[in-house]
Amino acid sequence: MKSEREFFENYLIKKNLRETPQRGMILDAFLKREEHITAEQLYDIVKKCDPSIGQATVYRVLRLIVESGLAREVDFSDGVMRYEHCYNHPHHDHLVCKGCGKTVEVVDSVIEELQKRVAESFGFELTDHEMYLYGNCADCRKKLQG
Amino acid sequence: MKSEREFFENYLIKKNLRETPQRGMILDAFLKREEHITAEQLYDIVKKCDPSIGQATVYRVLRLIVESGLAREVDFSDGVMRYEHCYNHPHHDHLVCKGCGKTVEVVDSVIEELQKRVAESFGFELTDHEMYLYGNCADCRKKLQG
DNA sequence: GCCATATTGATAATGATAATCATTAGCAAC
DNA sequence: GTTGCTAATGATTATCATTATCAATATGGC
Repeated sequence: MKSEREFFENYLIKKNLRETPQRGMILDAFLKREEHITAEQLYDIVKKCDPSIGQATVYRVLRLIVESGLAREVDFSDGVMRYEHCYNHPHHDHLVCKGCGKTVEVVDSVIEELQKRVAESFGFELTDHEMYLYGNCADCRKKLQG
Repeated sequence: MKSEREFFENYLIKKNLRETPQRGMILDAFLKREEHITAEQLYDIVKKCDPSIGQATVYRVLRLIVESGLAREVDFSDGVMRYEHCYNHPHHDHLVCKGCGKTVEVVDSVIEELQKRVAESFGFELTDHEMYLYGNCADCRKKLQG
C-alpha cells in the first residue's frame, strides 16, 4: 500500500505533475478496492469522502493511475471500462460468466507462449494481448437446469 | 454469394421479417467487401447506390446480418465496431499491428483447446471467446529502425 | 508571501449506437 | 388489385460513457 503511493508520487514528480488531495483520495479509494472498478463506482465511493469532487477528476486521475503503471484497463464488452490493479499483480486474462457477470482471473503459460509464437510466425513482435473467455459458471448452469 | 443471400432470406422468413430493397442492398454491399467493415463505411458505400437510405437502417440491417449468422462483430478496441464474414469463414482470432493497423486472421487449435480446459477447470462451460494479439508487424519494425 | 503554472469542478461536447415515431411498403386474404 | 395488418424506413432525437473547455482555485519553487 505504502509502496503504491510512493510509486504514484514518483510518477507525478517525474511528469512534473502536482500532488493534490483529490489525486490522493482517488488513488486511495482505488487501492482499497481489490476487484475491478468502473469510473462511476469509484466516483460514488470518493463522493462520500468529498461530495464536492467532480467526476471529470475521477476520469482524469484514473488515467494517470493507468499511465503510472498502477492500473490497467479491462473491457468486458459491455460498454463500460473497468480498471484493475497492476502493481504486484502479474498479467492475467479473464473468464467471464455470461449469466451473472462473475469474473475469474486466469493465466495459462502455455497459451501465453503459443500466442507469442503465433505472432512471430507472421513476422509480428507481440507486445500485448487481450483474451476474454465467455461462458456460464457452474452456479448459473445449475440454475438454468433446476 | 448466392448461398449467402439464400441463407439471409431464410433467416428473414424464419423470423417473419420482410425482404426489402434496402436489406438486399446493404447485404450485397457487405458481402462484396471481403475485409472488416464499419457501419459508417457501409453506410457510405450504400449511399452511393441510394442516397435516400438512412444510417439507422444500416445499423439495423447489420444487426440482422449478425443475428442471421452471416457476420460477426470484431472489436479492435478503437471505439468502432467492425463486422466480418462468418459464412464459410471459420472462427479465427486477430493479430493487429499497433503501427499500421494491419490485421491478420489467426487460429491455433492448441490455444483453442487450452482455453476450453482453462474454463472447465473453473467450472465454466466455454461458449465463446475473444482473443486479440497486438504487436508490430515486420514492416513497421523495419521503418522504426531504418 | 508571490507567481507561474497545473488542477479543479461544472458544464458542454463528442461520437457511436439505439430508440422514437410518423409515414411508407410488403404481403396474405379476399 | 384492393384492403388491412403489421413490419420497415428515414429523420430525428436520445443515450451513455468519456473528453474537452474554461474560469476559478490551489500548488510548489523562489
